Amino acid sequence: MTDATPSLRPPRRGRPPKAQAQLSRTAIQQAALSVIDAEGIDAVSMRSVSRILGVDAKSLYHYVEDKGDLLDAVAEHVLEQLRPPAATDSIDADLRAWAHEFRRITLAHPQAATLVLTRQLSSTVGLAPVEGILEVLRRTGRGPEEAVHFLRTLLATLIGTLLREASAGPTFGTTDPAGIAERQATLEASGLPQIGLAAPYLARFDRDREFDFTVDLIIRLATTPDVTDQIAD
Amino acid sequence: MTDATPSLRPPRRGRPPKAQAQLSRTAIQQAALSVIDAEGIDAVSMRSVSRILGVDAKSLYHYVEDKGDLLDAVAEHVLEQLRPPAATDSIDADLRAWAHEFRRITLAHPQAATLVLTRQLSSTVGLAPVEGILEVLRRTGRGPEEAVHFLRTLLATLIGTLLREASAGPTFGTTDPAGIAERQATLEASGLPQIGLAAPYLARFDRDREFDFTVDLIIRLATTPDVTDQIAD
DNA sequence: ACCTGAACACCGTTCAAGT
DNA sequence: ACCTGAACACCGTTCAAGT
Repeated sequence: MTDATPSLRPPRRGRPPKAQAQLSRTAIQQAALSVIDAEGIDAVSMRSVSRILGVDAKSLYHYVEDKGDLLDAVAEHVLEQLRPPAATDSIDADLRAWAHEFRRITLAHPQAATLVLTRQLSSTVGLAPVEGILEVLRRTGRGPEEAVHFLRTLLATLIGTLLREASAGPTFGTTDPAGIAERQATLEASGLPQIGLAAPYLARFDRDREFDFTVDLIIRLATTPDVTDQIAD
Repeated sequence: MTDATPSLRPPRRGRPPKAQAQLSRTAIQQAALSVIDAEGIDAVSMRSVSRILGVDAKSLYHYVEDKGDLLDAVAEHVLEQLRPPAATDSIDADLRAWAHEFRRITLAHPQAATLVLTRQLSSTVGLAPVEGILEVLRRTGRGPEEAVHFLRTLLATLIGTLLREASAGPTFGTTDPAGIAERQATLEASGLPQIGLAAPYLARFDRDREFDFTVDLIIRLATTPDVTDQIAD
């Protein structure tokens, strides 16, 4: 109807409907993800998602309970992309592989990171990484209870690190000398002594290096045999 | 003015306006926080906040740029509650004190946790903890650059841990035997071997213990002198 | 200086009705 | 079985006008 189409189909504007043929939960997940990638998570609405599918907003309710369920579906969809790394004979390497795989799927859709990393998923899709990481942790010789503690610490660190990286946006990196200089100046202007001394390092942020540093640190912890003995008191 | 005032002031419904006398950025922060505490972050709207203040929604725009700015203001308000712990002669104890102070202000308004922990604040209020923690980290003998790395790891872990704790809600705790049993059963039904073995521990979650475990672990790391030498390769 | 009426372009969701 | 029209009670925000 935007042009010379004489049909009495529903009017469309902007991008054409992907497929008016078939609606489905998967199609909705993908449409929502495309909205998120293009315009961020705040742009997700029943109406914006349905527009992409060339369908009325209310039609979504046949495949999705409500907006919260739709967002859960997106988070699950992203988590499902996770491919469990094959085990090697190195515990350290295996944990590192899990961490990087987590990072990979998260940064594939950085604007969806909050969703993926903070939604309490009731579904079963979150269990695969838990099983996989527990398996590696058990190889350190620790029992199930201790392994769970380490799993939680490891996941918390991973989530905190990835949330920061994803929400920092592309602005906050090493690749922007002007921005670095500006941030450094602001920090130095604060007058706080430690911040003044550390300003050059606080002002820059090498994503890859920073991730590796934190992951190496936390993994060393998880694989150092006597750590918890010292803490147990 | 709340009682037998025959004036032709604007009509009020439900809870009385707190103070139609004076609107201010601080008053708005507090009103928003009270909405968050009572009904969660999704209940925050220009209209819901203004209703508490007995004022029209549009009036808020005299003190706040837009809704995003209002939420930033709330995050800052919570962060300002942070009272830097006094230094002792123990590095470990001082880092622990910072961690617990962070936890204290976060859990004082658990529904605002996402806001406080994930908002990229452009203001200066976030600098106090950075300065304080850097100061402690420098006492380990590390230089500013290394101290910044550890600061980032420590904050990421803290944020990940507190996000989990705050969003878990009061449901997911040790204090609910029925819930624990149910979760354990669900986990065991997954058929995944490691999850089956760890189910009793995955099903329960002692907030205090879990926080202490992670914080002790990460602090031990920050104060172990030779850790980064081993990683440096 | 501070507040609001009118107005706009949006939301999520229900339900009864259409094919 | 799947989709939508009508409808409701909400949103954030602008701007010109009131005191």
